[in-house]
Order: sequence, then structure tokens, then C-alpha cells
Amino acid sequence: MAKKPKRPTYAEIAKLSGVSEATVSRVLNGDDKVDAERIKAVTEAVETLGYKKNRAASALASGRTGLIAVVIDDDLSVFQDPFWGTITNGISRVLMDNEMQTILLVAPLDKIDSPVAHYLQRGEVDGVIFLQLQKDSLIKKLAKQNLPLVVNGTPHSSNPFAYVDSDNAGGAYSAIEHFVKTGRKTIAVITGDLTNTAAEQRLEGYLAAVKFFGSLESKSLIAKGDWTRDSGYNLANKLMSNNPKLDAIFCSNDIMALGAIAAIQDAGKSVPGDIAVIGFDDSFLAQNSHPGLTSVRQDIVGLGIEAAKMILALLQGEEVHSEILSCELVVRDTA
Amino acid sequence: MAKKPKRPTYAEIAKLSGVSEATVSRVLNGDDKVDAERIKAVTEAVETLGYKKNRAASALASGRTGLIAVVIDDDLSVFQDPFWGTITNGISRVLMDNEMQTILLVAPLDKIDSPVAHYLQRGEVDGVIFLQLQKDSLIKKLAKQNLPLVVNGTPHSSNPFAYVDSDNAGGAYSAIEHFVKTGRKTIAVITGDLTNTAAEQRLEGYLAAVKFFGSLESKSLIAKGDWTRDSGYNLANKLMSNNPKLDAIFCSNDIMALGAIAAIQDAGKSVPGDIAVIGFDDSFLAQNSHPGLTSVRQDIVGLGIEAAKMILALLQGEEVHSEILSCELVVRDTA
DNA sequence: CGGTTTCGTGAAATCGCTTTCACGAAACCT
DNA sequence: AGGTTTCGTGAAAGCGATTTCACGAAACCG
Repeated sequence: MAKKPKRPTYAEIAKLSGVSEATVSRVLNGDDKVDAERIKAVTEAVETLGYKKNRAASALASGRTGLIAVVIDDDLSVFQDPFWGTITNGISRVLMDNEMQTILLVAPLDKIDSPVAHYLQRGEVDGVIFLQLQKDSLIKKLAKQNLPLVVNGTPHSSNPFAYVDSDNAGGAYSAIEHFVKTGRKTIAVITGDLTNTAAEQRLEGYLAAVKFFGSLESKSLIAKGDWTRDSGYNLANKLMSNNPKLDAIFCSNDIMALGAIAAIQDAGKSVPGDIAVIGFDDSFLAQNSHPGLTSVRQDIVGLGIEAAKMILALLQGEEVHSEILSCELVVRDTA
Repeated sequence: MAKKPKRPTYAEIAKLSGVSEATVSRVLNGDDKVDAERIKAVTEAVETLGYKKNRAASALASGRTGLIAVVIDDDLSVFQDPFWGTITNGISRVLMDNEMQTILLVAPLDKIDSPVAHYLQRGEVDGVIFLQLQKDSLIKKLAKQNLPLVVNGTPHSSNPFAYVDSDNAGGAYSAIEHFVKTGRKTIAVITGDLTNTAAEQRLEGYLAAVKFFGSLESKSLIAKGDWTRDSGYNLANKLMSNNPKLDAIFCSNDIMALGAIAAIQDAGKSVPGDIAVIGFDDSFLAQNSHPGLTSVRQDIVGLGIEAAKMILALLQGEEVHSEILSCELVVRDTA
């Protein structure tokens, strides 16, 4: 079951390079100031022996495991959402480049003392990246224990921890701007679930743009959806009947946009002829829909990369500040 | 940076339960036959102290890390494919229930001595699950080193390692069966990239069903696609022009099915009125398309669960046999 | 019933790396 | 120049489990 080939250890390196194991350790951890010659000797020995540190031994002695947990709350049926796979991918790469590994934790995190919560507090990982905002309680508790952590998505309240997020407001803004520049006058929005900060921010971006460009502002142009296709379909119908002149709908995600398009077509109107539609996420759905859905793209891998960099910085004891990544409008057929 | 609260160790348990550390270890690993009373004493002590094993120490001493690597070949732009996220989810749960953790490795695996390849051979993980069939060379090498490994997807050749897969042929068969039972006579297939065993098997299922049900068999009803929407679109057009009586198309994935539907509609025909369409995967795409795409669903989480169970069995030194999970036809609007 | 096996158990060595500690040499004072 | 600091270094003590080994007791043998 186990691997036979015995790997070299500090002992060999020390012997080969003529220094003590302590010095080997110093060199390999870039710690203290060691004599240049010895550094060279050790480095060469490491090279010729093809030495790689034994993680377990290192972890035991130092208390640093070289592992970062990526936590996904299973409650939200993230199952089929490619988002988390993509962001995890970004995280994993950065960590791997830094000789650290990504541990995946998929589990409901509602209770503050779930197995996962304990696991995280037990020091089995050096840091945590939450892919969704959890019950603040758990995160705060972990933060209090000085466990480096980064959250994906903007927290509701001002919190002591760093986060990464897309510029949701900016993305929404650019969608509206596109509508305006292509001559649309009556622009509606279908929001996501507004208890979610991303949904909130996308709505804010819409509002800001509508105000800035002097488009029609009206309560009847704001429909509160819940991310689902059905809500997109139903609300689009409602928007159309309440606003005869409606000629554009910004949807807070792609699925609702597809629902809206279906509603528009079912109502005998054309997209984008009569009503233009823009979604958000530039998901697989958008890329493979017919007609091609114009959508606001987030740099999801980028989010992962930034989150990982932040964790690494935290591990170095550096100060980190939250990152907001800009979005980009991908124009296809529907607007 | 590190965690202050000192965790209990064997020393405390030993003291509290009045046995030696060696015995504590035996109890905790369920190894030898230990006196019942002592087992009880140790168990209680563990309970009252809230003891959890220190992974690093355990790993160092035993050589078992408690980690299973899930390897995803980055080459195939798996990025946006929710499949791997879903299957990983299944894996992660089972492992977590068994006190093991999932390490995620996303990287190109073409070269046999990539960093990842070395990592795997270095004994930092107890086993590996490959989510795609890799260059056999690497896998074979690992298998030769007695590294427990499981592969997702049927290997091309007879190989010494176990795998999990969906019953692709069976799924395809049931799609054709549905066509036949709903009165379709001229049933075509658009295959995936046939260098892929899944694509191959789906085609086999089609062929078997067509033969069994006595449907029209013809070379002109078999179109070789490559999984992409465009190939679905183009090949559907070709199929229609070559087969005037065409009334059903089975597509080897959902994306091609959507392409095919678009082609059919663009040709002025209706789905499923004139031509019925069935896809494969029951992806997000199928669930949110309009009209709803009838599709063959794979139990992806189930694949992950089985893969994880197999790895655990291998770790126990048990013999394992490959698993084929059945598929289920999800009937929506297009057939 | 003496002698050999088995069995459960604890002492102690071990896994490979990190880190404290102390020491001599070099550098820095006044 | 004598005395105090700083510095780089190696010896050695952990880190917290696992595992080998040996030993006394119990079980088995003829």
C-alpha cells in the first residue's frame, strides 16, 4: 500500500553539503541569514538528491500543514453551479504554485459546531476560503481564533475579514450603458434575491446608470426576482404588461434572462428587435443559448486567484485589503 | 497565526484511562484485540477530552496521510463544466464521512513528470481519483507503485485499475426506446468525439436499440459530432437533408441537442412536432432550455460516491470491481 | 504437570522536520 | 584595548502519533 522508495531526508542533505540539519532547515525555509556558501551547498545537495520536504513531518514540527480549505456550503444546492468549480480552479493553481494544497470541504455549515467547523478550528489547515458568505457566526469565530480567512462575495455588514468580489454594480452599470448607447429608452431590471449582496449591488448599478443617463426611472421597471428561470419568465411578462414601451430588460443572472426571453417571444415580440435583454455571469447558458445572450462576464478564475493570493499574504502576516474585480460586457445577439 | 488552544494528546488519554499510549493507539485504530474494559476506558477518556487525532503526527508515524487526491486534467477546458464539481462533491462527502479529506489537483497532466505527477508519487496522498482518463502512462506508473487509484470513465484498453462510469450504452438505448414507443420511425444519432469511450458507448447503445426495435438502420442516420453546439447544428442540418423522413435525433450531449434543435427550427420545422430530440447529461442546459430538453440523466454525484467508496476499499486492501451506474431518461418537451 | 505457544500490554524507538539554546567568532562600543 | 553585542551555527530537544520488541501471564500441549 505504501511507497517503497525511501526519500532523502535532511540527514542526507546535511551530510552531502557538510552542514547541520538545522542549517538545512534554515536554508529551505529561507529563514535566517545563512552564509552564502552554505546556502549554495545546501541548494545543490537538494538539487542532486531531488529532495522534497515531507509535509507530514514538517507539519508536525511547525504546526503549519500547507493546506488551505475551500469551503462550500452545500445547502445552496451549489451542485450544478459551475461557478464554484471555476473559482476553486483559480484558487488551486495559485496555491499549487506556492507548494500548498487545496482541501475541499463541501458540507452544510448552518450549525456552528458541525464536523467541518470543528475541523477548521482544529488547526488541520492553515487558512480557509469561504465560497459563500456563511452564517457570520462561524466565520467570526474562526477569525477570532486568528485563522486566516478570505470570503468570496461582499459581506453584509462591515466585517473584520477580507473578501474578493466582482464589481457587480459596475457590471450592471455597463449593461445599462450599452442599452442606452444602442438607443433603448425604457429599461427594466429583474433583480436576484435581494437578501444577497450581489443581487443588491447589481440593482444599485442599474439605478445609478439609469439616473446618470437620464433614462426613465420608475418603480414599475424594477422587478424583484429570485434567480430562477420561472421568476425571469413571470416578471418579464409583468414588466411588459405594466410598461407598454418597454424595450430593454437587464436580468441579474443568465437563467432569468433566458426566462425573460422566452416570455418575450411567447408574447409575440422579438429579441432584440422589440426588447433587448442582457444577463449576468456569461455562463455556459449564455454562451450556448440561441440567440446568443449578451451578458456581463465576471472573472471567476480571477476571483479564485485573488482569494488565494490574499490567503497567502495573510499567512505571511501581511495586511490585505479586499479586492473588487471588474466585469466585462460580452455582446452577443440579444442586445 | 497558529492556534493557541492546546489539544489533548495520547499522553492525556493514557493518563486519564490508566493505560499506556500504545494501547490508546491500538484502541483508536481498532487494531489489535485489547481488553474490553480498557477499550471502554480509553473510549470514555477520548469522549470526555474531546480528543481528535492530530493528522500530521499520525501521518508522520504511519505514512498514511488521510488525503485522497482528485485530479482533473486542466487541458480539457473543464473549467465551465459542472460535471467535475458535482462528482467531486460526491467524492468529498464520502471521504469526509470516513475522516479523510479531498485534495484538489487541477493541472495539465500531459507530461509524465509534471509537478502533480511527482506529488502523487511522493506519498503525500493515500490514493488518487482521476476524473478523466489520462495518458495511460502516468496512471499505469502510479498503479505499478501500488498507489490506490480509481478512474472515472471507462478506459480504452483493459487496464489493471478500477473505474466507475455511467451506463452510457444503456442510457442511449433508453432514449431510442422512448423514441420508438412514441412512434418515431427514422431515428438519427449525433455522436460525440468518438475517441472518447463515453461517446463510443452511447453510439453502441443507439445501434443496439435500433437493431433490437427494428428501426431503420442506415449509415446516413449516423452523424459524427464533437460535443460542440456547432457540430450539433451542422449535423442536424445534414441529417435532415439526407433523410427527408427524419423524425427523431438522439444527441450524445445536451449542447449538441440544443444546436440540433436550433437547426431544426431554423429549417422551419418544429420540435417535437416534426422531429423529436433527446440529449444526454440532463445538464443545467437541458433543465433550463426552452422548450425543455428531454435528456438522459447520469447520476454524477453517485459516480463520485462510488469512486470514493472504491478508494476506501482499496485502502483496506480489499478487492474492488468497477461500477457502472445506470442512467435515467428525463422526459421534458422535446421528445 | 513441565514446557511451549499464544496473548495482551507497556517501554521505548522512530517518523522527518523545526526550533530553542548555548557557544565561539566577529563586530561594535567607549 | 577591554568589554559588550550581535551573528551564524550545530547539538539536541521536541512535535504527537505508530510500531517494534520484549516480557509476564494465561492458555495449550502431550
